[in-house]
Amino acid sequence: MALTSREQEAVRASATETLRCKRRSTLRHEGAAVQHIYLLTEGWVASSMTLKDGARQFFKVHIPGDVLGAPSLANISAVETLTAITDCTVKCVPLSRLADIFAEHPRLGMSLFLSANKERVALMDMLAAVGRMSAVGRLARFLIDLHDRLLHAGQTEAGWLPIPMTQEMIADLLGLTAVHVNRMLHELEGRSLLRRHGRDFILDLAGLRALDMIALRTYVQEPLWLPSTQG
Amino acid sequence: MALTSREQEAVRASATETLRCKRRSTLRHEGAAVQHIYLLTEGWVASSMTLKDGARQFFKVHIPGDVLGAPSLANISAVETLTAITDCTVKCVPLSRLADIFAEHPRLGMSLFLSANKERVALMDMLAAVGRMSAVGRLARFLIDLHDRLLHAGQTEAGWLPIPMTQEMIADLLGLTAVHVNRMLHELEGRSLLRRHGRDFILDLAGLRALDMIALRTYVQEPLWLPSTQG
DNA sequence: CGGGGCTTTGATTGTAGTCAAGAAATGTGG
DNA sequence: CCACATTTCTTGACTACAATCAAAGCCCCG
Repeated sequence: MALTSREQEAVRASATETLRCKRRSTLRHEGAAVQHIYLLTEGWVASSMTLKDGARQFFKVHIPGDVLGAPSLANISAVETLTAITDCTVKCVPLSRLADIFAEHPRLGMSLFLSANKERVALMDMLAAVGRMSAVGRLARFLIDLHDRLLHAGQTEAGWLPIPMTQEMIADLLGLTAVHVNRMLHELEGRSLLRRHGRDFILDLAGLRALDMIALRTYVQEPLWLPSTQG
Repeated sequence: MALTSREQEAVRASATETLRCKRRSTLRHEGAAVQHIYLLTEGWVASSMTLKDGARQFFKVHIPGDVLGAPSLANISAVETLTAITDCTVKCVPLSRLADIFAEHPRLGMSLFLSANKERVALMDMLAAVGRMSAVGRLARFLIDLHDRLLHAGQTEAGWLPIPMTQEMIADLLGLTAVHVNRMLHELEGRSLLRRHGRDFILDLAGLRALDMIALRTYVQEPLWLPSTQG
């Protein structure tokens, strides 16, 4: 949803610090104290969790514009680890500023609430995919989803998808093993739904989309029930 | 977090309608227009999604006190189906009231935001369980989680868990088949971690908890960064 | 040009899915 | 309250998708 210039200014002002992170470094480790939420401005970051037996589950590949770290807001210690997939830049917003935002910019508060709920839908879709779709299907879905988000953010061209991730990371995102991800990639290539040049992928969008069993999501631009932008 | 009496009053006042639902009836079907969020006051409700191939994935078993339908707030049409597991009662809050809440009761807005984020953590835990835990582990985790939530809500006694669900529903929640859920239930019984009387379960809490690979979550009661209850 | 991480491939295993049928429980109408 | 119909549960036999184990090749990167 569109923000007023006053609201945009409030967002800018709320960040106290800009952090640069090297590829593969950890921005915040699970278990750490929850002190900020982050706004990703450059590069990619993955959020993940490690189980007691050492297994790892990634939740999302975040791209510029995404808010990071919000899920842990109500927790005593952070639930997710934030790892830089590429070199990246984030703005840190201390929790104390959050209360100000809700008090002084109700529409901004609502927009945070709405975006948290969009992320819930993304997690629900992921859960449905991991719980109920085949390995190829999940992989196809991952490629399409990331591609579409990058395209929407103007970070790539249609059909073109660079993935600076190892196959093991993709496996930990989809609930598979690295070996099986490798086989499914070859499977998609065999069906001509995919061509690879190193870690750059060329996608047959329509073909891959046909493998996705989950409905496309459409979001309201400017919810009717919101007070007008004048507010 | 604790609400002021003024805030509690605002919550009460925002519900326009009270709905009663029969067991197995659908409160809201996915694809329907998004017009309300709901407050569950009595009975159990499950949220789920149906894939294009007809497969079903449940996301959560909701108990009294839970907010329903919020994930779809930013969507044009509802993402999740809400199905009554038992006869139940919900209060409907029309979307127009939401803006008022954020404008007039910033702390209430924040509390909605925090609760959405807690639900994100619950979904992340579910995703990690389905993606990275064995079938027995997932089943044990489900039993413990539901038990603990009911206990916390004063709806059951320690070790005692009534589940008015078919094994097929449990399967659709855990990403398994009904047949395999049945086998895993017998497996747990064989290990004396569980006894059953129809759909009432008696749990060996410690034993089941040991099978859960996901960390216990601890939530802040009254976040320090929130303005005081005076506000 | 050497080495470590990443990818690829093959062989084998195992967990969970599928199919099917009978038993038990639940629900319904008389 | 009983008889019948329909779900739901249970069990067995078989299948298959994905995991595991292992080794070789590739490709950056220093």
